[in-house]
Order: sequence, then C-alpha cells, then structure tokens
Amino acid sequence: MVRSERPDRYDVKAVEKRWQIEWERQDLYSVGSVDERPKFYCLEQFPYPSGHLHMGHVRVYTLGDIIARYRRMSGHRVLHPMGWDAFGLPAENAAIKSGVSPRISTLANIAYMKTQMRQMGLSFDWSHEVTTSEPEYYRYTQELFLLFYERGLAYQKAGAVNWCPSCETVLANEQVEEGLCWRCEAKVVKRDLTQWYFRITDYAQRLLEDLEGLDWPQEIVTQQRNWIGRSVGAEVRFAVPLIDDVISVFSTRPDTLYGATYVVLAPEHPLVERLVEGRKEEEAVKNFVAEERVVSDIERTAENTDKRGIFTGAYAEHPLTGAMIPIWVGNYVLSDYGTGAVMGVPAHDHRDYRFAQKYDLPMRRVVAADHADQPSDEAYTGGGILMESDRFNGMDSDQAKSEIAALLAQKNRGGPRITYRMRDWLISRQRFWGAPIPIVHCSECGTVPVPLAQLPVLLPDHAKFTGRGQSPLAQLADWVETTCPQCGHRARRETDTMDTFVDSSWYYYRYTSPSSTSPFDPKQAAYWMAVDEYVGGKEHAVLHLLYSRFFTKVLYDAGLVSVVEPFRRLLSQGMVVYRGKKMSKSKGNTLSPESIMAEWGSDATRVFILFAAPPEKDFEWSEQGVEGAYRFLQRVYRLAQRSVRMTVASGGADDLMARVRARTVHKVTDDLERRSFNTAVSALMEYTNSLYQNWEEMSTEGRRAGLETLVVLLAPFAPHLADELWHDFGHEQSVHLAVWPNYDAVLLVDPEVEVAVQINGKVRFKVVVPAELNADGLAARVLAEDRLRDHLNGRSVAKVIAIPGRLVNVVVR
RNA sequence: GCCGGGAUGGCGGAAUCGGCAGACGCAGAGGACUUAAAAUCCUCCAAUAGGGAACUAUUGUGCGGGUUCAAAUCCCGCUCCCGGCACCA
Repeated sequence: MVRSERPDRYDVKAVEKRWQIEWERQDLYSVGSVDERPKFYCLEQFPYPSGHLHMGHVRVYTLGDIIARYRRMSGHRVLHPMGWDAFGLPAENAAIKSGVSPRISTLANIAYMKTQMRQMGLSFDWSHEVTTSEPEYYRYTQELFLLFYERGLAYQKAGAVNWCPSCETVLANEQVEEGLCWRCEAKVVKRDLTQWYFRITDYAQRLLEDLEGLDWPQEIVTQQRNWIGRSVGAEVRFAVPLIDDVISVFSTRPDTLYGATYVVLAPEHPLVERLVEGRKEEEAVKNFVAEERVVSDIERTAENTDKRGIFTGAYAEHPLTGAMIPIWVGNYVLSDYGTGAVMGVPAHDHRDYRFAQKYDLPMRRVVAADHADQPSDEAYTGGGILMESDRFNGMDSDQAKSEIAALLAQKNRGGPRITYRMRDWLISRQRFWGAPIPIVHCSECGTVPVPLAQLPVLLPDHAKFTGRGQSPLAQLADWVETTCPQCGHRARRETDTMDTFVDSSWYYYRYTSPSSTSPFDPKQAAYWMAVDEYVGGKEHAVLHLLYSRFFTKVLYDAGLVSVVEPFRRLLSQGMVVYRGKKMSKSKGNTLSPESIMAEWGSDATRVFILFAAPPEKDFEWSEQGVEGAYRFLQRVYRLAQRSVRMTVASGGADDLMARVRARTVHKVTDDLERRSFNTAVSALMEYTNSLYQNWEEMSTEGRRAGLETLVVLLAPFAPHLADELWHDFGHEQSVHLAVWPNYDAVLLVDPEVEVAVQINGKVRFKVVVPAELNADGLAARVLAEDRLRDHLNGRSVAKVIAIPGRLVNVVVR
C-alpha cells in the first residue's frame, strides 16, 4: 500500500501511477487469443489529435471504458482499441502559420494525447492502434476508393458545389450547417467545379430500411431518416414541341395534376438555355439566371425569400389534357432535388400559390376538401375528392395518386417514382493533409485508377505551405507530373485529397487487423463485427454514422464483410457543460482534464462523470460534485483499512448483509447492462453506507466477503483504487482479471417484507408480513389490523386490492 | 411549419412492467470527536398547517381534463425549454 501523509486517506497520485505502470507491464488489456469466450467489440469514436484531450473526450472514453471493463470481467473477449483520426485541416493550417510539417505536429500531438489517455487509466489494447494519416493506413483508404471506383460508386461530376472560402475547399452537403461550414462556421458559397463523389444515393433505400433493426437512440434514427428524406410520388413528363424534348418533374401530389397550370425550371436546369436560344426572351432569361446563381444557397432556399421568376416564352404540353401551359424559370426550384423542375399547381401548393399570385398565373382547383372548410385566400394542401379532373372526378386523393401515376406510366408520360432528399457524397477536397485520391489524368486514356501495386500514392514531404493559391499538392510539379499506368504517356496526378470522413468510415474494420496487407482481414472482421457498443457524440448523427453505414453496405456487397450494419448498439453521450454553457475557448469556460486529474485523480473523475447524469444527457461539471466522488472513494478506502484491524464481533448482521450484498450485485449488474451508470454508482454508495452501519455486527468472514464484493463491483468504475485494495486483501492477480460476482437469487427475497396499506389510495400505515403471503392472505392480515379500524371511522370496506410485496389498497365508502 | 426529446425538492438526479414520489449525491442544519479548526463518523432535510416533541392532516412530479381501486408513468387538449430539418415539390 502506498501511504500518504494522512493515515485516513490514500495517496491518489501514487496509487494511480503505480497501477498504470503495472497494467502496462502485464499487458493486462490485450485482447488475447481466441477461446471459448463470446466476443465483445467496444468502440469509442477516435479523436482528432488536436494536441490535448478535452472534457468531452474524458466523458466518451470513460463511458467506453466502463463498458469494456465490465464485459471483460463478465466473461467476454473484449476488443477495445484506440486510434487517431489524424488527417484534417488544423494541422495544415498550423503548417501555414508555423512551417512545421503536418505529419511532425500530428505525431507529436498523438504522443501527448496518448500519455493523457494512459493517465486516465483507460483499458485500451494499444496493439490495435491505427493512425489514418500514416501511409500504412491511407494506402488502404486509397484501395477502398479504388474498390468504390470499380463498382461505379466513385465518379466525377461538374456542378455547383459548396465552397468554404475560409477552408479553401469544397464541402459535402452534410458538412454545411445552416449555410455555414461545419468546422469553421464561415459562410459557404456556391462554385462550379468538377468534383469526386461517392454514390451514396444508390443506397438511400437500404440506409433507410436498415435503421429499423438498430438499437440506437430514437433521436439519431429520426435524424438519419429525415436526412435521407424519402418521398413517394410520381414523375410527370411534359413534352416541349419547341425543342422536341421533354421536361420531367417530380411531384408527391400526382392527384393534383389536372390543376397544373404552368411548369417551373430551376435556374440551373440544363434545358433553360435551349428553350430561349435565339428568341426574344433569351437575354432577359439569361440575365435572370445569372443573377440568381450569385445568390447564396442559404438565401435562395430560405422560406421567406421572395419568389422570383421569369417566363421563357415556351410552352409544354400537359400529358393528360394536352393543354399547352407556360414554362417559367423560378428561384424557388432547386436544381439538385428531384428533377430540378416542378409542375405549378397554385390551388394546392403554398409555394406555387404565392408564385402564381405574384405573376398572375391561372389557378385551377381540382381537390375538394372532404370535411374542413376550404380557404379561399391560400392553397388547400390537404386531401379530398377530385373534381375538374376528367375521369378521376369523385375519386379520393389517395386513390387518385396511384391511379394517375399508373395512367402516366401507361401513356409513357412518367409513372410512380420515389425521390430522396439525400445527395451524393462529395468527397474531394482541395487540401494537402488528406489521403490523395489515387487517380491519374491521362490525355490519351482519360481518368485512370492507380493500380493497386502502385499504392500508396504518398503525400510528398517537400510541400510548401503558403496558404495562397492552389492546394500545396497542385503546386508541386514534380509530384503532379507522372506517367499513365495504362499507356505510359505523360499524365497528371489527381491533386485533390479525400474528405477525412472517408478515413473514419472504415477505421473500425482496420482495428480488427491493423497490420493486414489488405484494408482488413475478412476473417478478423467476420469475427469481431458488428461493433457491440459504439460510444460517441450526437454531432455525428448524419455525418460519420451515415457514412460508416454506407461503407459497410458497400463492403457487404463486395463480399468483404458479413454484416450490413456496423454498429449494433449506439450510446450517444450528451455534452459536457460548465458554468451553464457548453465549454469553449471563446466563452472562457474551459476545463483542462490535466488539472482535474492532478487535483482529484482519474478514479474520482470517472466516478463523478458516471454518477452525475445519465450518459445521454448533458452533464454539468461541478467542483463540489467531483469532491463528493472523491470523498466516496476515500470512504471506501477507510472501510477497507478497518479489515486489517478487525475486532471480534457477533456476526449478527451477517445474514442481513449477505442479502444486501446479493441485492447490490444484482442491481449493479442490471444497471451496467442497461447503461444506467449513475444508479449503479448510487447502489455502490448505498452498499458502502450499509457496510459502515452494520460493521460492528459482522463476523470476520462477513466483513471480508462484503469488502471483496464491493471492490470487485467497484473495479470498472474506479480501476486504480480497486486494484490497490484487491492486492491489500492478499490477491496476487489484478482485480481486473477477477470474475464478475454472482449472487444467490434466493437471497434477493427477504423473509419478511414491509407492505404499505392505503385507504382509498392514500398510504396510512405499514405492516411487516412474511414475504410468501399471497394476495388473499395479505388482505386478510390487513383487515384484521387494529390500525385499519382506527382509520375506517365506521365506514365500510367496499373492496380490497392486495399486491403481495407491494401494497394493499382498502377501498371504503 | 414539420420531426424528435424533455419539464420531478435549493441543485444534479432516482422511481426498470400502472402500485409507498423524491433513492444516491451536492448544498444546508444539528450532534459526536477536538484546546480549536479541518477531516471524519452519526442524525435531520418537498411544501403548508397544528403541536414541546414523537406525530397528524392537507397539498405536491410544467398546466387543464380523463381512464383506474391506484397515474411522475396510460389517454385527450395545451404551455414552455432543448435538438434536428426546413421553398425538398
């Protein structure tokens, strides 16, 4: 035992240090070799190596660690790895400022954060560590890119994309939050660029359907569902004789087709130019398009933005009535949703109504509300009975939707169709510190994938970070210039790197076999996947979590993995709040994990984090709170010290304490299973209190059994102190190799129970009765009570409800 | 606007399947120990009213209704807070 100056306290720093060294010496948390035990894959989102852990990290890793430790003790073979999401902008920006190469600063940051994690006493198996920015990792990120390319899931496309002027790179749709860059909060603008995409939309339906079977928080599932945004409707094709072409629109309301009085194209729609070419409207329409394209996306898509439009002078043929209706260009139509064109049904759509009002376009009512009053000054968007709709008159909207869609299909003018809100994932970035896209552009052969044998496409080590002009890669002529792998002619390398979310979409596969000479060993992946428990923040609800699901489905289709979903169970932890606000440098309310560990130790910090709030809720840091956790651990320590100088005692409380012990084991186990860590800690506190209270009446054996159970149960929560006390008790092996305690179910039932007696639902008194008493016996026992008569005051008993072990309700009148 | 989550003492929270509301901790009050303080150990701690006290009664889980012998929990109607999406046709 490491002794401190004070006999009534243990020296937290010395104890924690000692066991950290000892665990490492023994390689205690190594996965070990395959045996009979069931596997358990416990994963926490790996950090970006910014240089220091923050309190959010401390919380996630504490949560993951307690789960890993509990599973290990309860007989699982646990994979609990850690690594680094090490590509990204901050390192590159630092290089621009200070000239230090991103790789050097990243590796230094990793080294430091690793020591912080060791100080936290986290039970990682470091032999599975991965670093996404090292060639031995990104080589396989590139290999997976090529797999996607081969399967037609990686492609280049020109178009208006989100551009962050501050990061000087493009962003995926998921990475734009309310018009701002997710990372730096700069205003995102549109740029026309040719970029690389992953065809995630091909998987939209499966990504939606498979949400069903996941043990994930409702909140996250809902967010993903909304993000995918499935809409059922119909495609409607309007012929345009003028250019001998067809305008295709998507509508969720084919039942209102007879009410369509015009068609609107997005300004970016490919047909706009041809429609007006060489005609008197050409100049005005082109000016309109040019103006609208300058307007930012946020402004364009804000609901209160004025609807603006211009008539093209051209007409389209209504597919069912044959009427010629005007074709407009309008700012309220999005180019990248549906077909980039809509049919205008002003009587039954708010937006069309406002547009039609402004430009004085005709309205046709074709749906009569079947119950409610129809508003006369706005669109009626509900369902009802069709009118003015030819042979569909009198039909209800729901039926008309499918019948009109069927008719369109029959006439080859469209048909039923499903559209998703989600867009393809833009993965190219005009930055240096990422995995280079393994593509060569050859003037003869075009776009050529780099052959597997030539991977990795290494990041050059002589790049200059000026912060000006193109990406550092594009400025390195000797890196860019290469030869075509197919024809040997001179060619240019692709200078874009991949979005760092690509790196993190598959790291949990790499963990299973970190030195595999393929992205991962399919046998290891088959053994370990899916992840049994994934702990992370809510901020990745539709980013990392969606991308990872997509990757898994592609890998499944390629026959490389046997699961269709990567994360079976998800624990989405809340924020760490300090002084009422989310911690941030700008608010000046940050807390450094270093100083907290130094002051209270990591055991107390862990216990407090787990105790103060359920994991999914926000958690408020409090000095007094952590002190309470610290006091609790010292109290356990002092109790354990008593065992060395035991006084002779009766053992009168042994039976009672055996039951308390069984109850505690049951409670803590159940709470850990359902991730109710705060109540598990509270059960340990109650148990400790109970040991204090009954100590004098316990026998030597009773005390010892009671203490050992306490220490084993405490092991996942306060691993250092638990191991210290365990060894004090004379055990040679670490407490973390101990078996999770069992209990005799018989002991959970007390021989006598206290039952509340209610009169008309109000508790009046309590009786102690034998536990095995059945409902009738209980009722009879209570009716014979003198105290009941006192409360009746002459009223008569109408009914007695007796629930054994709980209460008796006597209904009187 | 749509979708999701939530509201329980002075505070964080508990009540797992409709069955004793407030476990556990923090803060607070008191006692023991001490020359004293800290630390520790023990006790009390929802509100209101009566009483010296034990105790007793009433009220009480955001608000208003309902179902039930019994509601923090289920149903209907609201209020407020947090999060996500939002001109997505």
